[in-house]
Formats: sequence, C-alpha cells, structure tokens
Amino acid sequence: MSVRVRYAPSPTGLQHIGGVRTALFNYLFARSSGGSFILRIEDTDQQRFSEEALKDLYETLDWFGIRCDEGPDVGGACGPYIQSHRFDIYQEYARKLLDSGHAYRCWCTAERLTAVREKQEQEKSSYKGYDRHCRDLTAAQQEEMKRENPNPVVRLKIPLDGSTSFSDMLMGEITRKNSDINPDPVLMKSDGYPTYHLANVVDDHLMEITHILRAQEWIPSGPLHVLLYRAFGWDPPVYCHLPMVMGKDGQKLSKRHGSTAVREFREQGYLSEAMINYISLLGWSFDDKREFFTLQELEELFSLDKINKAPGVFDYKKLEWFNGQYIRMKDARQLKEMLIPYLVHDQVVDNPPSPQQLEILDQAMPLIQERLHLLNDVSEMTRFLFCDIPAPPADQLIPKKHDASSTAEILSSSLKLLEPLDDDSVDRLEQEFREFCTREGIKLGAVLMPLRVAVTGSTISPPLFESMKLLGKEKTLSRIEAAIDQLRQKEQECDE
RNA sequence: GUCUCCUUCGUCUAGUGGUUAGGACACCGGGUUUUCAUCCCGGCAACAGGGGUUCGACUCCCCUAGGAGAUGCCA
Repeated sequence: MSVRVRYAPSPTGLQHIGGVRTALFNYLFARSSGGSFILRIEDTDQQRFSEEALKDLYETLDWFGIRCDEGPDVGGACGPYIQSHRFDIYQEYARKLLDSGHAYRCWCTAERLTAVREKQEQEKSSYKGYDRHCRDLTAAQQEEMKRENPNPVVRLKIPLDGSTSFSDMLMGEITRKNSDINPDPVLMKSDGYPTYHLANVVDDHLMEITHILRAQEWIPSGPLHVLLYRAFGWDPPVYCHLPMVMGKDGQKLSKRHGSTAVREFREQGYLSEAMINYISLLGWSFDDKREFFTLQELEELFSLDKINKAPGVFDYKKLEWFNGQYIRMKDARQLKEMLIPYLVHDQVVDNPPSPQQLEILDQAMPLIQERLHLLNDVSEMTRFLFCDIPAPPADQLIPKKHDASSTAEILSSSLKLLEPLDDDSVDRLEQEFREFCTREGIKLGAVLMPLRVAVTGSTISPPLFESMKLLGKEKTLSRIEAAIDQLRQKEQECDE
C-alpha cells in the first residue's frame, strides 16, 4: 500500500516554524517513499479562523516549493479538503457514534463547566475535567436539560476502566489508562462543527491516510484517537510523533524567543533554501558529515528512522549561518534580483531602480555577496553608494594617535592621490597609497580609515578603493572635502 | 496535582557492547586582509546521577533527578 500523509494546519495564525517543520517532514516522507502528500485545511474553529492565515499558508508552502498531490487548490479523489466544506460528513459520523452508543449528547452550559473546573481546582482534586454529568441521563432528565440549553455538544464515552495503547514509530508502544484520558472529550461543538478529534479521525480515515506525522504535543491524545477509530470499527494509521521545536529556554518555541512566523524570516531576507536546509536538520540528520541539502536531495534522502526523539532548540544563529552560506552560493545575477526589493523598500534606490543604479548594484555584487548574512543587510551596506550622506563628525574621522589637523592633512594629500580615480585601476591606486604611507611614515590604516569614514560614513564598509570607484570620482572627492571641512572646524574650535 | 514522553559539548547532532566519543553552529585564539566580512588553521567543551547485566558499557535493564508536553465546545 502506498504511503499517504497529510499536513493539516488550522488557519488561525501565520505559519510558524513548528508547523512548517511538520509539513516538511510529511512532504519529505511522502516523496522519499513514493507516496502522496495531502493538504487539508482544518478550519473547524469558526472563531479563530483568519483569511490572512489561509493566504499565508499557501504562500509559505509555495515559497518553500512544497507542493501537495491533493489539496484544496489541486483537488483529488478524497475531497473536499477543507473541513468546513465537510460539515455534513461529520454530522453523519457523529450520528453513527451516537447510534452505536459510543457517544452521547451533553447539555451542560459553559457556566456549569467552569464551576466544575473551579471546584476541582479548589479541592486540589486529582480528577480533572468533565464530571460526566450527562453521560447516563434518563429520558426525562434529558428533556429537562434540553429546556435549559437547546444546543448540546456530543461527547465520546471513554471507557471507565482498562487502558489503550498505540504504537509510535519513534517512541514505540505508548499506553495510557483510560481513566487518565480526558473524560469524555467533546466531538461535536454546540455550533455543529466537529472538534479536532472527530474531524481528524474521520478525515484521516476517509482520505486513506497511512501515516500520521505530527508534533509530540499530540501524544497524550493518541489513545483517545485510537479509541475513536475503534468506535468506528476502523484501523488506526501508523503514528510517528515528531520532536517538538523549543526556544532557548527549553520551552515550546514562541514569539518570546524571536521570530517564529515564516513570513517574518522571509521579510528579513532569509532564503527558502537555507530555511529548508536548517529546518530539515531540526530533529533529523543524515549522517555525521553531511549537512547541506537541497529540497530535491532531501526528497530522496529523508527517512523516518533518522529522526531524533528528543526535542530540539531552534538555533537562530545557525540558521543565519546557513543563510550566509546560501547567499554566497547564489548566482550573482540572481542574488541581485533578490536584493532589489529590499533596496526599494528601504528607499535606497528608486522604484523601479534607474539604469545607473542597477549598474552600480551590478558592480557592487562581488563586494557585498560575501558580506551579507540576510538580504535585509544590503541597504545599510550599500546606502552610501546610492544616497547622499551627511559629513561625518570630526571625532569619527580622526584615527588613533592623530588629531584634527594631521587628519585633515592626510585627507588633503589623499585628494591629490585620488585625482586619477576614474581611469586608474584599484590595484594601482592601492599601490600609490602604500608608497605614500612609506614616504610619510604613516600607517596605512591611519590613512584609509579616515578616508573610509569620509567616503562611506562608517568604519565598516566594503573595500575602500572599489567603493570609491563605484561612487565616482566627483562624489568621492566632494565627500572627502566635506570631511576636511569638518576637521578644520574642529581645529578652530580647539584653538579658541 | 495527575498522566505521558524525553536526557551525548552552550546549541544541532554522529554513535546501536570494545572509539583518543566524531562533525557543525556559537565562543575563544592565530593566519590572510585597507575596516568589516569571507576564507584557512587551532582551541575550549558532552555521554544527568546511582544501581545492576556483562570480561567490557554512551550504547541493554531498573531507580532517582531534571526538562518538556498534555490535562478546552483550540488545534
């Protein structure tokens, strides 16, 4: 029987790392085993449903290149793939459970439920959850309850004794006493929508899902789901509970720890390849030497038995390192195209960029490609090439062991050396400066640093002579002159 | 509280009875270099603890400790 797996997100928020990891593993397992990957939208929570979240889901999968074989957008034999479109199906199956005596209606109000819970809390009772008030009501009692609350929920009758177990590919056998399972979980809400438990079991069965790969936070409801399968007379699929993704403090990864939404990473300039690569290594590994993988390679090499049991901490630093690696691997032309939106967004270049700006960017590529960690970094790194910058304050210009006066001298001399800037080679220019330093007995750094600050506005910049060349002689010289003015002013202030 | 699961360097991990316990990120040195970055070299650093089993345990079993997750008309 061929493998059929699914990713079944709930469109209540932006796609986050944890969800995407689950999606990826399911997808990779399907591909590596020649099976099918199915997308199912679990929108049974009408309160929390968000149109934007749904859109974000498609965009995210698309960005990663994770394509589904069956799903809302591509169709398939087991549709519809949106749970809200399967409303009637759940009604039907809930009815079956009711008829077979595996489930019952419950008219308890939210108020009563909270009262029950509060009481349990006060008494520090070890018994938690629903008190099964409606489980064995007489017909007369039912009538009475109906008057109080006309919209009942449907609850599953969990056996009072015995235990239920299931086998997990990673964990092995997991057993839970039935008395420890959430007493009679709601299957059908009062608004007629199913809860996750019902919808998930019904759909996975109807869609002929063979393996369920989901996060370990679902382990506790495993036995409950198995009970449901049995109530229907079905065989449960194979389970594989994936290790959770944690933050640095060991707690479930959340906004507290940093970005969690894929969209945020994307906006910051993370590459899809880098994220795929990093995420694939979250709880999975290939061997002890290889850690670079393309999606295509993963589709081939991925295997369930290399998944780790223990939860993993999401390491932002390593992701960033991967991103830098992938940026450096990128074709320069391609990378350039990817950078433009960031430059436009930060108003470093026009929208669309002018031919001159594109030309400059083109030539700047070799200078910035090995310096970028995130695409986002490009604006700060290249702003001085495209925009006017304020003359740096004198203090920033003066290198160690120099003062305003000597720095101004240095810059003035540099001005002359830079006369042939436009038509001279970078190497030759550098040679000139080296000779100048030897002649004057100044350190090369003491000359280049004030120049760098004058021209780029920062002590950190791409290589100086290349930068000057890109900037053009005119702007370069005028920035140096502006810097000299700053220094002269400072000199005067000191004299006074 | 109760239940379930987990436990190799700070982090991600390799390892399936005999290894100087390997790699990567981070960190710290050093080199290349006009700054930054890249790149190269080197260093630091781990089998949670205690019992067994065994000629021999990181590897198998038990206990303890620690961590996490679940305990909803959310998924």
